Amino acid sequence: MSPKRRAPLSRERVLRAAMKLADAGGFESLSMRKLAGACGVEAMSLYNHVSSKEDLLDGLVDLVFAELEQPTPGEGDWRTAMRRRSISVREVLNRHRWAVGLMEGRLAPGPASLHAHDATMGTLREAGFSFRGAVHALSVLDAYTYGFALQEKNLPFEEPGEVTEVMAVQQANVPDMASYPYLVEVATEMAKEGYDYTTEFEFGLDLILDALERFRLAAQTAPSRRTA
Amino acid sequence: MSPKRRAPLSRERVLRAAMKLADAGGFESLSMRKLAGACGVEAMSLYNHVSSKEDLLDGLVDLVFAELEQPTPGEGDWRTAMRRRSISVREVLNRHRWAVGLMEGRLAPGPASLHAHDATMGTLREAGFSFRGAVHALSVLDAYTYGFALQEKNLPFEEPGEVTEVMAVQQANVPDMASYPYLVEVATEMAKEGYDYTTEFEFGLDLILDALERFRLAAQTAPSRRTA
DNA sequence: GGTGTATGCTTACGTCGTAAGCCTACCTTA
DNA sequence: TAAGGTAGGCTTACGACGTAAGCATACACC
Repeated sequence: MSPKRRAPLSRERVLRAAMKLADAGGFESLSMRKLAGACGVEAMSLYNHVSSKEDLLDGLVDLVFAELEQPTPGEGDWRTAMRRRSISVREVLNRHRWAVGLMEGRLAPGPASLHAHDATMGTLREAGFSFRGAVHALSVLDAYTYGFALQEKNLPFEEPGEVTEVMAVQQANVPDMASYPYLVEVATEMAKEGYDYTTEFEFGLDLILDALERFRLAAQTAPSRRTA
Repeated sequence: MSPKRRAPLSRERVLRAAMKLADAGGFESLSMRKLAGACGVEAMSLYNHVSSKEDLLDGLVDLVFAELEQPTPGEGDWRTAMRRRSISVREVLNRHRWAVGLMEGRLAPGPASLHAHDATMGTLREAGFSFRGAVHALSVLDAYTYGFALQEKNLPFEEPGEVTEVMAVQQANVPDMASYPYLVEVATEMAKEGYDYTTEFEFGLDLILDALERFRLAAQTAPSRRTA
């Protein structure tokens, strides 16, 4: 019958397909069977290229890390480098919302993840942060950035305008809205002016970066006083 | 046969049991069948008290919100009020790690959640933050706090001492560790001094609170300049 | 005592991850 | 070119999962 020879599968192709699937249909639609279907193959065949779903996720997470804009230690000013990095993290996690809960804490970090962390830590160290200071700085920045991405993923609207409708729905479910005066204000103000995630994100980001720069300078001028 | 009459189930009891189950065995062990088992009942009986698993989660999340220490708007100094609140959020999310990804963005917020958000927003407004300023402040603080809890949940160690072992395992999986000099530093320093989550958390929290206070004062003294 | 409703039970469907094992097409080497 | 190994598909099967449908019982109220 000479069936058309299918291009052979590979870990690479499987990961790419998985990424596309998760981006399109969300994390819950990423099942081994559906992924197999998308590859034109049966579920069990995937296990020739991926040892388990956990392994698949490890691979996916590393693909995501590879998309991040990475700083180069010692090059340019740390503040703009870290700013770009955080903005890039948010952008990438917005493209791949399913990844938000998965990025940190994988037990088998891939090369892209390792390089990302090394480059970031390096940027801070070369900027003159002490070791502990760099850990502090990275911790605040990442907690903020991942946390913001987490809320952005969860909140049920995307466009500034949508807030209005969502609020209306929620209010309809809350009979005693009058007992929450400050939430009423939120609802009315949001309806008037909307809510822009990017503005919001960059406000907090700059707030933190400014504070970190102050911290860095303080630690440099008075290095004897243990600054936490 | 006069079987011993079982104390009757109720939504309340179901939720409590679910909470205990999730706390003990993690989110993935919270299945309708296991929960039913813990209640001495069959799976489908739960649906007399809970309309779906989603509804169960809504209830659980509201129980978690109820555990949070809430500020009272207008009472005392906003900085310490918000500080206590954030610390409380982290503590509660540490007790209930399964809740981290679920807290924000529920479509059916319960009364505890509504009150929590109202009280927090109120505290900031009464402290003199403009509406937009309060939204900014809440956004940074919550992103940071939830983000920190997220990382804490994911990172694979709990005690300061454990870092050493985990790092050793990860390094064993990475053949070319030498090409990540800054990660090597992290590994050796962590092994020496450990890593204390609480210290780390409070460093970032105070950094942000200080920055927000500066922001608040600046906005008050020069209210004409639009400050983002 | 009869009736309606609340709350339990059983059964069943379609989904999931993946263990076990088979089959065929290709590559290597003599 | 024949022999044999291997890589990468396939089928089948198991025990979980959430929940729809419908049946049974026991209590509340008239």
